[in-house]
Amino acid sequence: MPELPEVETIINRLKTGTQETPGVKDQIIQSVQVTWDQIIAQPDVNSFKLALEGNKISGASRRGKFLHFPLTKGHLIGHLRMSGEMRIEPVYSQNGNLNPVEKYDKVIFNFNSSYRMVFSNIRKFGRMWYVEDPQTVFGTLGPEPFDPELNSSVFYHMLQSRNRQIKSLLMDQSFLAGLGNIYTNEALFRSGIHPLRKSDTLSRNEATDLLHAIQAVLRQGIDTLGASIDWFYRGGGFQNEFLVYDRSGEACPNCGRPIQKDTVGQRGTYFCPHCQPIN
DNA sequence: CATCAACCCTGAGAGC
DNA sequence: TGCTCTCAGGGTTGAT
Repeated sequence: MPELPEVETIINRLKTGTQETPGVKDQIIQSVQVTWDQIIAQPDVNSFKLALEGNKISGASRRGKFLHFPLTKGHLIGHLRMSGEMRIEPVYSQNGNLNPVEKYDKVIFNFNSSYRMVFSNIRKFGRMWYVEDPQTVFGTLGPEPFDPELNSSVFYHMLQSRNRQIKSLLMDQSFLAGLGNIYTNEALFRSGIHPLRKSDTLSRNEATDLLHAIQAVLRQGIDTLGASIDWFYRGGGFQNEFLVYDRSGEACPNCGRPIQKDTVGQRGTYFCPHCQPIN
């Protein structure tokens, strides 16, 4: 994580601003500072700065787990990966001193207002792009979980067309965009499906239940402003509503038997062997 | 096509 | 208190 609900929360805040800070819309980028070159995925750092300086941000939206900022010319795209945040803050404190760049701040966009947008990333896994066409980054992504065209019939056929462990498939962004480990574990539990089931063995009813569980758990995450299980993102409440994630050995909220933890696709996987039978 | 290991990184938490 | 060790996480890459 951050997964879809956390990114959605961040985007919403960037769009509307806060009591202390404005939103990003119509902010003009005056200068760009990069403190860790590898954060810039495309193009090279100098071209990235050159393309952005003087450019105006025309909005903010989310695609999968990506942050998308359309500009007057071209597009700025970011991915927080493990431990990132994107925030807007005043350049100067109230007593007129320059607010220092923090230890983990990797890319700083100085606006020609008195604010700046900061891409912070503890583990340096996050990435940013400047591209003419957003499809060069988004092109391989699967559908959005809330896409109205993604109905249970379409989802069933998507599952039928592959023969993969359902947990790994759901986390594959080219299959479906936005799910990470937390919400995948929760959605599988809530639909009673074992993480190791092969995707093409799910029945139509199971596919329907799974899609609805995915949408419900993501909605719940968005409504609670995301999960704050780590030090990089605070303010969310979904961590209090986990039914299985990070609860190995605890009682299943459904049947009371202990929740089990396994590794599936190199990821910690939490489930109830009784409520999610392998069949 | 599916699976898996390694890699990129840092801080938290456990064990000593 | 402070050291060392393991682990977590999203996504890419390369091997099988």
